[in-house]
Amino acid sequence: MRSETVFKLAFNRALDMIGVAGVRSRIPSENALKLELQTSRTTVRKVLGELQKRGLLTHSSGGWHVSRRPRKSDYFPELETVATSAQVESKFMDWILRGDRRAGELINGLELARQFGVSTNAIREYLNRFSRFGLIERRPNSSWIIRGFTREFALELFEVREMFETRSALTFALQPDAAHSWKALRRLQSEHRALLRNISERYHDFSGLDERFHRLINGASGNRFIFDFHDVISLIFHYHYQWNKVDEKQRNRLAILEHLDYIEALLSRDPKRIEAACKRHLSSARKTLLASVRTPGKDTPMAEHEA
Amino acid sequence: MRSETVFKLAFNRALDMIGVAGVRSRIPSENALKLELQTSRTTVRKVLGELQKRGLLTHSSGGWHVSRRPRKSDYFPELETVATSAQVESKFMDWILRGDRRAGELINGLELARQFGVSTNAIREYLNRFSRFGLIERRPNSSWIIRGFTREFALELFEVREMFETRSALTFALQPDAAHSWKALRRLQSEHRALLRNISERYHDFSGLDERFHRLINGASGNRFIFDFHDVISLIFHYHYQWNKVDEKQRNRLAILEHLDYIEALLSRDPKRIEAACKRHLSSARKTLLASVRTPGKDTPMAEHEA
DNA sequence: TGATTGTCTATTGTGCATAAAAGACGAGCG
DNA sequence: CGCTCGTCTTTTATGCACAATAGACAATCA
Repeated sequence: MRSETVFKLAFNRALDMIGVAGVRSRIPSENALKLELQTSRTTVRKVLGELQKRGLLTHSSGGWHVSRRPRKSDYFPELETVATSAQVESKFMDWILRGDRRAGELINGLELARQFGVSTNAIREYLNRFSRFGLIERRPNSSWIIRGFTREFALELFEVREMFETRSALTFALQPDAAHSWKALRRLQSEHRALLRNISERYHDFSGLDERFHRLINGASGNRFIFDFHDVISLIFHYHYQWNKVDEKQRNRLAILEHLDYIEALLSRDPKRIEAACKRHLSSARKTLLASVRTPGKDTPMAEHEA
Repeated sequence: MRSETVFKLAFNRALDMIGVAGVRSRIPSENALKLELQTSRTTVRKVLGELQKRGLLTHSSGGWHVSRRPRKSDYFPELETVATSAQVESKFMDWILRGDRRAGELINGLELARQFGVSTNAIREYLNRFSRFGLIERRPNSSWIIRGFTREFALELFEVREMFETRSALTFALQPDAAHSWKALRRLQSEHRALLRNISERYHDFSGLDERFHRLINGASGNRFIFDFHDVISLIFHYHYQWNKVDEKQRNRLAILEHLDYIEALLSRDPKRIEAACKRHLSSARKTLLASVRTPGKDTPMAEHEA
């Protein structure tokens, strides 16, 4: 049976809202709340009910009103606000990227389910969706097999990344002046500059900026396959850098400089310059990722693809 | 509960084997059979048991022996030899490609389950795996949405296909003389020639050849993402051409000629020639696919990808 | 008439149960 | 010993149940 994660998340968001609005303020309509809390009206009503029960809201003729400030203790723990399926992701990424898994190793779904404290279904579904990331492979009627986060994986990932992003960047430059993305790019440019000024304290913030920057560029391709591939990059970077803190400040500083150069190239709309800046940045990013691949071990060879 | 599809498939294969071997011949060991029938020993034993029960085999001191010829009626119907999950695929492809589905339409999993006569789980799992093909998109806690087999889809598919295959083809040519793939390529070349000679009767055989040819080339990239992407192409072509018979003979003849040209370019190892032949063939393939996209309707716009 | 809410129905997410299939272990044989 | 096979255990595939959530419709109100 499903746990009330959607409800709890919406409830927490409602608490935030109430806190901002302050005591005695009026609560908008259910339909408005539905949009604000990004959920269905059914859940909104459940939230309102619970808020009333806990004395946060009162229902008078004029509608709902805030009757007291939310306390820290009113909030549901964050863990309870994420669906089981989503919890599996971080556990699994930890398991596969940090667990020193070797290429060729088999994945025991039942064992994982026990270890993660979820049902086998959850594991099954996750593995299915995860397979597109190229780190595991399915053997029908049998277990999954690990292909491994190896040097080969990183190289293959970047081979495609470079093809896709170069093309996207060139397409980006062809957009009309009026395109929304130019504004977004300029905004990113100043955010990069701001970050660079405070690099010593804020260097952790780079990863978020990095993600938004590359997503913006890849989005310009207008190609769903290119855009979807960015998820692979994102996921890998998100988890990998979360654990690899070596030289982080230095690395990020360099990356910001490369980004700024890249952004200027884009703004110049000069294809040659763009391609050069893009390639330079990506090859430096590849180097970083490669440096943190634990074992330069051999990948399992792909099955023979012959006619 | 799981149906006995694996067993039934193995059983049918065993019947084939027995038919070829003939009455009174000896049956190999369980381990040998396991490899031959591509299944586990558990299933092999179940098959042997059933064969004995039906009087096809007898167990004497010397091992198993064939005691009578298999009859047509001994075989399990083919439908019962494919797992439910696999049955979903063809039904779903039929539904989405031929059912005149419009971009933006919602997918009702329950309804599909009823229509296909499978459980909702089967649908769920299939949709999950199918999502990587870019024809549908997930809305969490809600239904899936159809992005549509549109003109845009075909164009995006081919944009990536061209990038990937051009690169693979160039890599192919760099392989050492001794590489296995050169032999495979030559074999494909003569198969193409043979098919061309009998094009009037055998033009249906082209699709299989086409698949093997492109898979060989993409395999040379040594890149799992490129190789996996070929599955998308394969699936689309497999189902799409299965239903689009207009001008089939003429189309296939042309494609064979292009392939032969392409193959010669590869054998010449001249990068310029290869790239040209590859591009020529792919753009003609794109034209064919585009011609058969029903409505040149608008795709649902991608969500704004901004920073 | 258009927004708001009460009520009811339909659909999705998730655990569980169970048979099918895979795989492990060891005894026996050549 | 290395192969074969009997037996037992583990794991995967798949349907079902049921609460959570979404969505539809109608009544009510401004």
